Amino acid sequence: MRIATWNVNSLKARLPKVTEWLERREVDVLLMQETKLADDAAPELAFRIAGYELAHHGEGRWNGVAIASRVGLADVERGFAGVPDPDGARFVSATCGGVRFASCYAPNGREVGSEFWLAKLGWFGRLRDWLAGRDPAEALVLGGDFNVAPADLDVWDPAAFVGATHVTDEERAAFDALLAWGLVDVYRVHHPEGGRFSWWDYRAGAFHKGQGMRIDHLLATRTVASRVTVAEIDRDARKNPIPSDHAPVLADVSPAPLSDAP
DNA sequence: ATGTCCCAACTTTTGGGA
Repeated sequence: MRIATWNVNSLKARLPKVTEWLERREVDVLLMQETKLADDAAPELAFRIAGYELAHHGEGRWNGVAIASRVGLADVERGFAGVPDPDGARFVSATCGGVRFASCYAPNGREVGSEFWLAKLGWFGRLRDWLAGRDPAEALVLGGDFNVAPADLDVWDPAAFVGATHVTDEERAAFDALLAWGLVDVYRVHHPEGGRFSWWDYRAGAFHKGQGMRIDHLLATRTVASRVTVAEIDRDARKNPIPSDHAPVLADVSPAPLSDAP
């Protein structure tokens, strides 16, 4: 099973690029963020034609998350079940091909110490609470734009990020708490080297200068992570024409042993 | 280089967000 996460920065603007990419890369499950669509505007038909079911959770202008799957899509849960989300539509989960998936879009935080930054930490707390209601032994994948660079080797120049969001101890602690629960940063396991990024600012030629951050992640419980054979970032998808400012992160998951089958 | 892209709206230009 090939899985991926991609902050598409408007699914309306990116739709042809996304469906073409899904088919070209033969992706089974794609977790999307920043669709910037309301649910009734979600392009379900275009995904159907491409062979995918679509679960969407969005309010319109901002945020919005979705899951596209060609290996089944069941038990869709929008938001953290039963918990109000004051930060907009940033979480949706569903079961695809025997694995529970969640598409996650953490708040940006804007400025360290601002109300928005505190709200970002609050969102991570609610995500942690959601995890607490689940079993770390289950087959679970959280993918998305977490707006956190987990380590200094995940930013192009640590000195340029002093005092900035995405790299503070508090944000990294919130991210590490997910790992402490039992999730594995799948890309990191397969790429211990630094300088691999998933986001580059549109401005100032940042992409071509290599000035990026690794803030998009595939986090999997050990039962899934142990079956990941390869993980990559598709930098080509960040190139013209009309790119998102994020590149997709992909992983291949080999089938579970028959002894694990129900 | 306060540099781009995307959205909505009191829409053809501006403001908000990333």
